[in-house]
Amino acid sequence: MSDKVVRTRFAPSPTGFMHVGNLRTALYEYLVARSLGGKFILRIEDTDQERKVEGAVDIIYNTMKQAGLIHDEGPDIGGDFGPYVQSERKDMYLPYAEQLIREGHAYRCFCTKERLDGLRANSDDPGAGYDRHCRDLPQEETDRLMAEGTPYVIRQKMPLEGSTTFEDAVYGTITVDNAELQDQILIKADGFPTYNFANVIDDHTMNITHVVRGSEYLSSTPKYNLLYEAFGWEIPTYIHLPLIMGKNDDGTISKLSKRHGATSFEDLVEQGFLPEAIINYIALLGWAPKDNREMFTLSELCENFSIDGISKSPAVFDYDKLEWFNGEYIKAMSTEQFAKVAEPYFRKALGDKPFDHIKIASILQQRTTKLTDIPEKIAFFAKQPEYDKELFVNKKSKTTLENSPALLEAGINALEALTVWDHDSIHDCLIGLAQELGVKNGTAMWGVRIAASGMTVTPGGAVEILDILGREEALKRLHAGLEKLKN
RNA sequence: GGCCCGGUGGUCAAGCGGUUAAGACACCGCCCUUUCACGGCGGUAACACGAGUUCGAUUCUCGUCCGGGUCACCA
Repeated sequence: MSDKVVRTRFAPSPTGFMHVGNLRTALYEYLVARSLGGKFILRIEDTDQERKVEGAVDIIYNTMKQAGLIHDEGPDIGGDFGPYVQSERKDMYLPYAEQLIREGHAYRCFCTKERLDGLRANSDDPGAGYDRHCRDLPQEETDRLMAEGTPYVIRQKMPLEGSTTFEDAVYGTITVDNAELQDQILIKADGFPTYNFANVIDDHTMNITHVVRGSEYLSSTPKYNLLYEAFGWEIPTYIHLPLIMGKNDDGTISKLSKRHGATSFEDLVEQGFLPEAIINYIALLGWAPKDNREMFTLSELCENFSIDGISKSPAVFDYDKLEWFNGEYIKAMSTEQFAKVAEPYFRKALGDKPFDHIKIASILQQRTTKLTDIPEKIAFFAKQPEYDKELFVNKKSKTTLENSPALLEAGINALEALTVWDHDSIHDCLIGLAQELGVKNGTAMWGVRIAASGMTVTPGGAVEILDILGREEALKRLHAGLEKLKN
């Protein structure tokens, strides 16, 4: 096995969105392949015809692309092991199932869905399953039913006794009693293979060496292995991943799902998170490097990833930490880059108003953790909100309703005398004013910033805001503020 | 319910027989500062429980408890 090229695959079903759990699985599959110099394959598992969703495959492509998880083979780019869409491979599964029947590892089952439902309904055992009714049908009976055209499925014939053991790269040795194993369906009545069966056939025929998937498959892995053994195929290396959990409102924890908020990649991006930050964060949900490092680009992850760093216990998805990562990525950008990704949000708040986006970006960048927070922070540039004159009162800056009018008026006079309206001259002007008046910078600036913005908390200080607003609008607002104070 | 897996601060997570049990997020405080942030410094906070093995257990074994997963003609 060591001489074989490592091949992993991401095998999503087209459901219409990319759950972060799936994305994390895809990421680890990618990392296992890349860190071992192998290939990463994309395969679409659309065997459930009833659940087909239009356009869902495109969402998968887009997400993978945005996340930077580039596959080496797949439906869109081909490869030596195609087709890469299961519905297009439909015809190859049945012969394998029939081979299993011939060799005594599978059988045809003619039971109706109703009969099966009744079986479950009439049992008080939640774990009750199929009663193996057709497992030992006489050949003549089978022949007769087939001749009559009775619909049937093909089931795997599980050993009734003994146990099956396998090795998992993260969970170690796992043993399950064969008696626990159901005679699972391999081929459905519609002729399509079940997920479990198609998986084994595809993984083998595509030479997949490492099967990476969520730990919810841990207890069904013996079924897979029994199939591999029946065919005489080499069993792949299993790498089961700990689940990603979500915190419920009542404080309990359960598998991450819609009720926990944004749980798909698209949702997260829409909420203002950067793909790079999402990837960095989820890489650390269930894996840790040898050192303390937390910041990783995708290629750095490839260099540092190792299977033995994968943990066994479930991890709770923490939006706070994701937000921190997002802020770090935003801060690491150049101002121009930030202005670019923030542009849609700038437009949302400012419309076509001719503000200098680069200047706005520069005061916003250090205090932005989520892109979606931007509009509300800068909306005041386009339209000043109504505000109460109480905002002029600030203890720390030593401003009161009594001293503010004079302070603001002095500021207006000084500013109006300015011949050049830019950051430095405004700055020097106001600092000079504070010195002249013998007050702290904060005392001189507070009222100016309030009047210019109408808010106590703003991105940037009085100087930056005045500069961005422009002379005319800025002075207009300051005068209006002064009027407000006098009334 | 049967079976499988897991259990270090609120969260992520180092540790892999002997440590003052790292670090990050969050939270709190201080500093910086024209607001808020950013940044800097500091702080609160953890080995689920009980046996056993051992000179010595967070680390190994067993039991208990708790949590999760799984038992489909879904993937």
